[in-house]
Amino acid sequence: MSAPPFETAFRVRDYDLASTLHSGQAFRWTADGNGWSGVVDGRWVRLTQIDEETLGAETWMEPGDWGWLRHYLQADIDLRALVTQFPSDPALLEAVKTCWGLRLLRQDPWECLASFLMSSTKQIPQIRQIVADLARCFGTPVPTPPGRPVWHAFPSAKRLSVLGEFDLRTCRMGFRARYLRAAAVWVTAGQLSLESLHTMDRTHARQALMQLPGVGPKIADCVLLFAYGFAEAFPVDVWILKALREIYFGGRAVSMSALETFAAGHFGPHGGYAQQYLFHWMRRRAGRVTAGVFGGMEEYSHGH
DNA sequence: CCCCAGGCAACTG
DNA sequence: CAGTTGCATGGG
Repeated sequence: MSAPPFETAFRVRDYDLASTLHSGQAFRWTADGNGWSGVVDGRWVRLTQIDEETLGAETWMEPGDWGWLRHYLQADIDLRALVTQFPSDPALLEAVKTCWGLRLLRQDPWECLASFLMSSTKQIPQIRQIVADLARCFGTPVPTPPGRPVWHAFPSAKRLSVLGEFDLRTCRMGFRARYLRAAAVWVTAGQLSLESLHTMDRTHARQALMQLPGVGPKIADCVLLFAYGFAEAFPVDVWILKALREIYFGGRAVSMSALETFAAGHFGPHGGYAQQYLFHWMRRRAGRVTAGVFGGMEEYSHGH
């Protein structure tokens, strides 16, 4: 068996790594030189965008065939084919052009659920801070190259289930501690089987998640989209609410049920991708994030 | 001091 | 039912 460092390269098309890793779907990626460090599948990983057609990856543990990382990155998704299934909609096309290369990741269900339980009335930098504290305090250390900061795996449900709310609150999550503890206990006890959601349809999987205290429609949809790959899931948060109201309802107040009906009918089978583009576009316009490698200058043209 | 944050649950009318 | 309010904590 070979020794670290382990490195590989992924051939990609239309993949903007920076936008993807900072789009508010995953919370642990940290700028590291010309790349980003994080933990995937219990391994420390550093990712770089070598050029528009190549992503670089290095780790310090035996990586096998790298399938775990390819799966996480969803690098085989044909983005150009996917967006041709979007509705012919000026605002959406503008978002797609501006944020071209933005992707959906495929995250671990437990980490995704726990992270989004931390998200209610928190800004993304604060969610990142809570998740980082959780990993540092309760996660298992993972091998990293000498001279680098120590990285920890995200703590398992079993590990968190034995903690009290007081312990969890040391990570500054406030009232969310009760929700996180309940989720950890339920998942550990098998009262909610995260594995079984893979075999359910979206409606039933959503119902199962919403049994958990602290999981409403928005957080459930985030988990369905970011961890289980339900492509139609369309999380409606404050940014998307504002976007849909401005773009499609002339700024008028709209009920949540009306929005859900509209979104399901308008955005089609890849509503989740449409949502991610609208979300990122709104945040970029508000100056919360900056443009990625394609800089919004791509020659993207729509198929209609 | 104010207000708000990738929401949700509990409480009103 | 729909609409409002409290919630921990941090930052502008």
